[in-house]
Amino acid sequence: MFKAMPKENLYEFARQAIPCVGFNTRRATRLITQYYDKALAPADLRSTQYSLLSALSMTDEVTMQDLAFVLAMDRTTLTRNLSPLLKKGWIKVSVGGDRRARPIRITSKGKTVLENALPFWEKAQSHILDNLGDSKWDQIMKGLHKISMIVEENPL
Amino acid sequence: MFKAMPKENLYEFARQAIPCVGFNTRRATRLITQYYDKALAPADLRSTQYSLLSALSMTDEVTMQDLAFVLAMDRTTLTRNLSPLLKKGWIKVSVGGDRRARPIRITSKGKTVLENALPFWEKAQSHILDNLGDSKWDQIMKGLHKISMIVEENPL
DNA sequence: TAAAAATAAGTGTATATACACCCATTATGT
DNA sequence: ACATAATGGGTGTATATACACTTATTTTTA
Repeated sequence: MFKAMPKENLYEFARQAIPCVGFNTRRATRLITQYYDKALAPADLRSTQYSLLSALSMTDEVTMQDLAFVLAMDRTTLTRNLSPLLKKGWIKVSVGGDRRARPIRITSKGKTVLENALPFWEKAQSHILDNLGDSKWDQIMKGLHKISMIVEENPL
Repeated sequence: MFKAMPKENLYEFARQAIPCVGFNTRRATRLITQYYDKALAPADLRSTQYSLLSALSMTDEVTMQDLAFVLAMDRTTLTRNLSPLLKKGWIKVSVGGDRRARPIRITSKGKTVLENALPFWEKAQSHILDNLGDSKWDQIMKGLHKISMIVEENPL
């Protein structure tokens, strides 16, 4: 059934056949993440790990909860996602003034890894933006933002 | 650092601070998938499982490879994702004329599950589309499609 | 036709994701 | 002050994701 269909039409087909907003965003995200994963492979980093280091590089210290909130990531997912970074010594987790809290900070080793990864990320990013156009990306981003607001503010 | 920031501004902040296309699409997709997961929970279905059943309901039989291609999902990921559906008897995997191939088909039990899930999916979907507007979604979808084409056709 | 290349799919491993439940610590109400 | 609420995090479990490697089968080629 699908085999005969030209590749260009498959997206249209999938979209018509499976109009689900969730499916279609997941589909695109899979492809995009695979792209960045491949781009970052020479720097020994996965997409998510790059994002985490990138976020941590912009603040001195941040607690699990706060970081999870900014990333719109479940708190427990963040714990798991940070674990490989911790193992590799790219981040440090300590104990806060509130002794329940676990402030996280990037290490100098982590900063070096991030700096080394930057050109690889840059290449992937500009590849996309050069072909898409900044204003188009801005438009998509605003749209995704809007959907995010809707799902966060309209509990079922 | 993040704690004081009002929620509305956090998206903007994250976007400015982490301009990565991959991060931002993943972030939105996490929220959206959580939303559909919650919506589909009463039907005992996850978002991905709903998509898979939905795709399978539109064809008589399809091989792993073909389905993986349509879904833009790694072939091995598909194998893993189908496994809970198989365990529950919602799909059937057989052996094709080409004895390497494994044609998949949805069972009548699977069809029933899908039908029961439909109103829950509908509610989540229309919640989003009613608040977003069909044309806006069309625009976003076209954008994501464009990015998908770019990353598929511009190997690094 | 037999050897080599290509193809369809599964497994081992590692990360990504989130819910339910648990523990430790802090804040609150009386 | 003490019992109770609330809060910050981690673990157990299950699914989602994909790469490297393997196996079985088909196709191609010398």
